[in-house]
Amino acid sequence: MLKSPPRRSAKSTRTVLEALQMLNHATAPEIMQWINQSPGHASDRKVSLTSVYRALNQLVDDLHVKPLNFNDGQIRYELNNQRMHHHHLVCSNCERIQVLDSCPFEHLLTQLEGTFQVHYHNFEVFGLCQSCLSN
Amino acid sequence: MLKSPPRRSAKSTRTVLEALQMLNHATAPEIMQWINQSPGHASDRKVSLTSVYRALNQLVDDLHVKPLNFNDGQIRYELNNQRMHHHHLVCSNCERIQVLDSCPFEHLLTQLEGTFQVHYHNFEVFGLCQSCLSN
DNA sequence: GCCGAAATTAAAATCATTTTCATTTTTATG
DNA sequence: CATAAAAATGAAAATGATTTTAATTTCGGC
Repeated sequence: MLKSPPRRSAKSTRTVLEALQMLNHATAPEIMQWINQSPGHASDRKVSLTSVYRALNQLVDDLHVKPLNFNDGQIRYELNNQRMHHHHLVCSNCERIQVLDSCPFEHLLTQLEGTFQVHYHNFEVFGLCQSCLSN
Repeated sequence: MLKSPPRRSAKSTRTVLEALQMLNHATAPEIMQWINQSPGHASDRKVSLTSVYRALNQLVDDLHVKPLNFNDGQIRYELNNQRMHHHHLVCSNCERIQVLDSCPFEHLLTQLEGTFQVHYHNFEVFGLCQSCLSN
């Protein structure tokens, strides 16, 4: 018979996914904090930063999560989810993030067909936000 | 009289720019190597990695260069140049890069006008390339 | 040639992320 | 339930890219 596929779905992985449903473009430490502070679920929580990193790598490999880069020296993570697909405007001055609902990618999908199997894509715009422009 | 503007345009900065005209999506160490090996210009070359990093930060601040991220743990750099504008397809398996000449950004520019002053944008597509799909 | 500002560098520091490894938890099975 | 093997976990150490520091060198103008 076939080797049963390695089953893998650690508790920490599920908890990190849970966190990512609440957090936008979060870093690993932020995710850990959210998990460990998250009241209500009380004591069976608490995860180490190591586990969070491990879970995130797993989730990225499995294409459930995608890493983002805002050029701030940290990796940020977000659900790789068609339903809530969006992109980011990153202000170089105040570092505030604006969410961009439109996705310029649709047009390309068809062009790429057969050439490249897309797992995820990142589109980040860097510049100055309105409020930094006026001040 | 007016203070003469700080003159700043170190040799290393110019040399790094020169290197970036030859190299695509290069890392700082790669740029240093290119500079220091570059024959012909012989002995007045040789730059330290420190200088390369400093020059790159300068150039990014001045919007002459933009940092790229291929999710490989290093920052890569490229000229921020309208004339040779392009994007990247990054294969998660073989890590080879394909250049994507079309830019899906044009449509958005108009939408953003007045909202956000764009300095540069990154658009990277991650997935599997043709050859990794067939093998 | 001398002076001071700016540029350069080597070495040390930083800091996010990964690895190691010993321990604990979960799972499969009798 | 008992048990053993496998997987998950976390603390501490290691890694590695980038930045900072502090000391030295280069260079333009006098």
